[in-house]
Amino acid sequence: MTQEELFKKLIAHSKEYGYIFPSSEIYDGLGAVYDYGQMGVELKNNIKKYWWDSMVKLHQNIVGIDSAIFMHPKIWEASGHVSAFNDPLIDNKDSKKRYRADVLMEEHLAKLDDKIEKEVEKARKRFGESFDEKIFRETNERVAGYIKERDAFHARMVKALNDTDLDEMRQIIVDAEIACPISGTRNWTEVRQFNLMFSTQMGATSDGSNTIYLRPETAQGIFVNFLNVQKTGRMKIPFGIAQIGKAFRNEIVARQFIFRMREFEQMEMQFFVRPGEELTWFHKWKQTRMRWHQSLGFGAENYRFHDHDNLAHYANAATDVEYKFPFGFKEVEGIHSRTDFDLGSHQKFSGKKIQYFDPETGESYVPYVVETSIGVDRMILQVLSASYTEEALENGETRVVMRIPPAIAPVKVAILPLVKKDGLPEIAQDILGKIKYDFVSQYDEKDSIGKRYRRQDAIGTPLCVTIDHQSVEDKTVTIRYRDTMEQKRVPIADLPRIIEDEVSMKKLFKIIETEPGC
RNA sequence: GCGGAAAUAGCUCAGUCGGUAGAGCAUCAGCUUCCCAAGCUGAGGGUCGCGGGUUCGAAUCCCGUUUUCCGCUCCA
Repeated sequence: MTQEELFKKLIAHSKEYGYIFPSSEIYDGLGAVYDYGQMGVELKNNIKKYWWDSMVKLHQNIVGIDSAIFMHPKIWEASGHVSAFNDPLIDNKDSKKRYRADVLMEEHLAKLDDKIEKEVEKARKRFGESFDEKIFRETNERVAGYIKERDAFHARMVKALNDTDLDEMRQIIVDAEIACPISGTRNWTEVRQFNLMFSTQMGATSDGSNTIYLRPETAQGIFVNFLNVQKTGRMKIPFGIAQIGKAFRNEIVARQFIFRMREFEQMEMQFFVRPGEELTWFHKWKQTRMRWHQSLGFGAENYRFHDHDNLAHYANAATDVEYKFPFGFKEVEGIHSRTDFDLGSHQKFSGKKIQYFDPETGESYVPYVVETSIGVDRMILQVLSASYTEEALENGETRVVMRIPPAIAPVKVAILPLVKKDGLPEIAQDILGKIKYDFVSQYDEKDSIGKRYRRQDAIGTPLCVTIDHQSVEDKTVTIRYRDTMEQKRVPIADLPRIIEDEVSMKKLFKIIETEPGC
């Protein structure tokens, strides 16, 4: 089975067993928006709980918040989203390719730099052999000309970008004779702006209302509450604030199932540290977060770091945790050293002093931030694609099993009377009545026992409890394990403990904490 | 956004030359009583993605459109 086939099967399976449905499906769906079904929501809640507990429960110095999706519009100016998420785009009419106008100009700038570099290198070589006054002067002039051309271009480009002057950007591209790398032509459309933030109106009257944005990331809700949490929680640096919540981006290209959605959910933790110590913490969090992913048991070979070479305007170090999805290694989580950009920027824009008095050093400073930011939906896709397996059985049949780690599986246990008579359903209902408070459970008495096992395999239930005739006599049942299909006979009284052992998150927490880190 | 492919029952798919919408699985009810999807009887479920055109007649031919998947860029 190719990876592409696997991915298609996974999407079909997700829908068939109630994990993920296309949004508004009876109205032809809504682009890149998905709903979680009865299984999906359980999985999602479990993943969120696993993350939250790993952060907030396991760390005395991390607390959580839940900030609003609507925020003051100025926040998005301070964060840089108003300018950074307004990509100026231009299309080549011949190749029909779309480019970012700023990227085209920057590439041209790099070419001009290259030209200077090469000329200087050439001159260096030549004068190493013999020196000629006249050639030296000519070369000097030529290089000076190149530099002037480069600087003029640079100044014009920066001004156009700062002013978001779209016509000027196009003119710069035309004047510099920048050609499309594909078609080689200079047949460009107008430069257009695509705002990646969704906007809406706040205020009931049309004239008195203000445009506000749906947050494109949850991080800013943490930054603007830094002082609130630090003061009311008596937090001492280093400390972190965690948050899980929805974010919205009006993506031009949104695809690959739930990998890139317009409405998505993030789990973010902003860790505030002393300036100068941020890279140490960056590396610690890098390791801790990787262990969190690997604790799920999907195989270390399916993960890697992708360190960023081109850093965002706010970062001095950045890496991605990438997982090997059926469509290749792709980012699941970002770990960024954001410096004091965010708090510093909010200090500037709000006019409020956002500083921390460090009792150890006796200094006041704007804390530095190390961020861990993970996409909930991408985690779900990671879990689903890692868990989906088709297994050939001895009798030649194929078994579809979702090998979801028991701690995050949607349904923990299925209670199955072998037959629906002779008092077996009554015993089963009795067991269900006892364990339902602690575990998400299902009861099923329809069809043959083998069929019911396969149904549970397909949704990923780690344990099946089967009540048979012996149960009536000695109060024992068989417990059947999803992954091995093995069965054990156990006393009914032991069930809560056995299930708890199997599905508890404690085992995973211990893996995260086996090595030093955060 | 551009190019390629696809869309028929919950799922997988068939549907010939344009002539009354089909199968298997699944679901539901009943019978059967069995430890890995295999028994019996019956039932429900489809505006053939949507709109338009050609035609006496369209799931089928033509045009448009929507959605999804695959390639090209960015991001959680």
